[in-house]
Amino acid sequence: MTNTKKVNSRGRPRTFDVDEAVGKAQALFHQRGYDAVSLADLTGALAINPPSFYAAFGSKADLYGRALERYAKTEGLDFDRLLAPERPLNEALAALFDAAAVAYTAHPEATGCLVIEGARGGTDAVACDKAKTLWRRSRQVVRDAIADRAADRADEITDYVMAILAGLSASARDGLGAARLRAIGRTASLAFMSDKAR
Amino acid sequence: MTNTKKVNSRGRPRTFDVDEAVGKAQALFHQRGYDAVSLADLTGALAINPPSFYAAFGSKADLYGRALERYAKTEGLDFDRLLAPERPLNEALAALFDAAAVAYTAHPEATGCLVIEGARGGTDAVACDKAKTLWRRSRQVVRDAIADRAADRADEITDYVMAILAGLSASARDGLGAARLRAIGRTASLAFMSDKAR
DNA sequence: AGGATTTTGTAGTGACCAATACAAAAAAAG
DNA sequence: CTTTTTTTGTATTGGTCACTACAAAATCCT
Repeated sequence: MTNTKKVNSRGRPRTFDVDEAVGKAQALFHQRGYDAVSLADLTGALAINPPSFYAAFGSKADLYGRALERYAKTEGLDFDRLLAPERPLNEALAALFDAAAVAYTAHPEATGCLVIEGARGGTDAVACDKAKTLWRRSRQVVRDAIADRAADRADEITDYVMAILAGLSASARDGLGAARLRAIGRTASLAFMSDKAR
Repeated sequence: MTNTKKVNSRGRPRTFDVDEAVGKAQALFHQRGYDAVSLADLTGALAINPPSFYAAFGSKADLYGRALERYAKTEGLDFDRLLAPERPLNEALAALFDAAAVAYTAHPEATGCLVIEGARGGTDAVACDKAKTLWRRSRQVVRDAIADRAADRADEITDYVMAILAGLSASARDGLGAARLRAIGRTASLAFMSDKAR
């Protein structure tokens, strides 16, 4: 109903841009992982003090959640496009693996998938759950797209596809470049080429 | 030359078995990951006090290194057997993936590969390096075995194999059981079945 | 101008972290 | 029995963690 963007708000104005700050936090979390980014790192990067941080974001885990959502929107794989219904399954999955290979190496010092790596958990259980939720949501989208073309083996193929994506993300973190990652993706999609994977 | 096992040593005797303690630490690290296991967790599980811990193991990271080596010896994949030279490549890789699927789900609450998950790093860089070293060593063993049968594409195939192993470990951590992991492994080995992966 | 509201900077909070100082205790060696 | 050596338990150490109490500052509304 009312304007969601804060305009003409009372009180002392913010000295930093919140959305921009979420972007910086996203980059930091992607580079080092949730645990390795301290609050001092964040407030330092944003050039603000802890009270401003907590007034704006609530907690470190909450900011992580916003960074995850921003990542999914801006850098995450576009499953709907890659797995569009008119595409044959083998072609769609090959395109998905190739897009992942490119996306996971797009930033040289922030490789891999923020969601996949975040879902693997560390010290903070609630932060890990936020990533796991997004990962499960991605899985569901993939499964739905596969079910249209191979309803009987949808779960089995989905398991395989998500494992390949996780393997690509891990390999990207290992230092493999886009070319080698794309080769992995091509090999992985061979399973669906000739014989329909029995 | 001299006896490596401490026998008839002077001084007050230890009240705990060091090798056994490494095993308990290995289990803890495997369940929760390096960062999530505190020194208090370790000393609590071993029923010893911090000074005994440091006298025996040097540091948390050093104990982690010993736990990694123990894991590689006792629970790690037997690459030499699985990739034995007389086996055809496709059969060897299928066996490797299947063995990984079983190994990574062998302990219900310590899933995945300790080395792979540890190499993905967290807060402690030196601990991460210890895991990365073992992971690279495994990669070299795999590459050598592949090079015997497909010298030209050894690097490419090795990239793929290590990515599959990482994907299997991640999927195991995701909660997938042995059966679903084995299905992933079977699909992954299809790439080498009919057409020699062009 | 004056009151209401919100963010700011300063300066901490207790909790937990890995790692130790120190002296008593327990064994072998002389 | 005394000395030497090693491990033990008690009690901390300094450092870092995520998070806040508090009051001054900066804006809008009346």
